[in-house]
Amino acid sequence: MAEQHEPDSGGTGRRRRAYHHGDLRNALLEAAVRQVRENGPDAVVLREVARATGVSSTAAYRHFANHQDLIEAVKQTASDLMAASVRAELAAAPPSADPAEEALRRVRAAGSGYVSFARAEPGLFRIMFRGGEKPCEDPVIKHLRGVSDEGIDGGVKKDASYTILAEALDDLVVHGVLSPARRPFADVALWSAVHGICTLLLESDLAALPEEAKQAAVERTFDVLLRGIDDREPPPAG
Amino acid sequence: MAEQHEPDSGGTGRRRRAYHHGDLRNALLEAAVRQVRENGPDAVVLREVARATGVSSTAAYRHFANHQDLIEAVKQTASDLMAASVRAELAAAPPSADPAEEALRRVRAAGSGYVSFARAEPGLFRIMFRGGEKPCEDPVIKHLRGVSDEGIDGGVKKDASYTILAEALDDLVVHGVLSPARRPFADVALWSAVHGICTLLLESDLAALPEEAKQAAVERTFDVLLRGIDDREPPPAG
DNA sequence: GTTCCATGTTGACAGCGGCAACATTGGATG
DNA sequence: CATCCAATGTTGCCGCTGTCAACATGGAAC
Repeated sequence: MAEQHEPDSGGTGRRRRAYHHGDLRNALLEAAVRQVRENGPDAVVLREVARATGVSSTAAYRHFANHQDLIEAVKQTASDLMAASVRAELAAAPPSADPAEEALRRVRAAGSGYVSFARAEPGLFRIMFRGGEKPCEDPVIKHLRGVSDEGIDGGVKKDASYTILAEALDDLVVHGVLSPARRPFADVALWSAVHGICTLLLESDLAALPEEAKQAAVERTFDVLLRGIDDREPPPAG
Repeated sequence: MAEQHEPDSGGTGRRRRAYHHGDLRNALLEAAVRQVRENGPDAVVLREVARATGVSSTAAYRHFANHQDLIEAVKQTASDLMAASVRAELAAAPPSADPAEEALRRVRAAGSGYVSFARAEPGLFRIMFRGGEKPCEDPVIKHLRGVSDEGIDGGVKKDASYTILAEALDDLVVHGVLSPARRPFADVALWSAVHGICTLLLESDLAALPEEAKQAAVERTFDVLLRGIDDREPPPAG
């Protein structure tokens, strides 16, 4: 976003921007994110990032404890972007009038936003799941803490996209779609499949499928999940 | 290309540390696998592996093209072990008399073997899904090639654990559990969830759950899946 | 204006993957 | 048996990396 630097090489340093960059942390982070986008998680190289930012190799250590710390920052950025993707998908379609259908719509939309992010930002998606210091920066997964067979919402009410899934599932219980006895771990089951289809689409030979087939695979997965969640009497197959 | 050692030395084979190791490739591979087990995927360091094997740093280049090639070999080993885990779980319980139930049992057993491996060998499981040269070494996923909305079994008949899943699903169709129209991509949906629950168990805060809760989460996931797959009329509840 | 300290730079170190050249050997060949 | 050779293992070196210690700079507080 900020103006670029002028290479002052060549004797009399003309109006060099500043010895003090002013926003170096963000600049480094942006460069790192760009690297991940273009060349994958392993491309986050401190010296390269500093070079791309036009700064000395060790300048990064004034803003990040070490290499891993930079990566954690990238993970956080990825996490935020993913959460935005989920929210965007949520807002993409108008709510349904039927509250049960609306809850189902939200579950599917959350999953769709998750998959969309993974496919649009494979590098950022991958780096989120490389075990580092912190366990995981998945905006959904990282709020699964406190999950137990008592239910999940007791103790967690973060503003991340996980809340969307949890609330949608709770709504499913309220409106009789999901029986209370089957509510526990329903979120885990759902998100396992949503995350898994992302991995398959990115890492397996499924990546070679044509676009329509991929979408069909995703849709089929969602169908199986929603069907497995739905406790109501199945509609007369017509 | 796993190459076994050749007992060429005949009678008095055992001698001092020969200049020629005799089975260096396997020795290096073993050391690498041990490193992954103990310290994770990033711990596969060529020099360290050579050091642990008691050989010079560059000796490995006589058996592996480069670092990545060693990692691919580790992936292959992991893949084999995972396949063995799936087969073991398959054979753990006696087959059911009812063919439909038997097919369902096999689906669940395959998933259970997969999850068991991931939990028993987290390092090996993780390294299998780090994108490298080859797309993926998952014994199941890597045989998903050729998948289309026409079905999956057309063209793939490998002996890996994927066949187990595919055949079980086909049996479900034969015995009226899964309608033919819903057969396509059913394997993708299933394996997405199975793989996803592994990732969550390993990388997310779910890892902190007590053992029983983890098992409950896995079981719940399987239940949702099998329920979502089953097209039969649901039994009269209660 | 002087001082201070957050910020950025320089130089150095060990460790890494990888290449080239050299050393050693066991087995094939005469 | 002697000889050669190709497979195998070693040494030395390169550029690169993450990281540290010491030094330089300059905006802000006094």
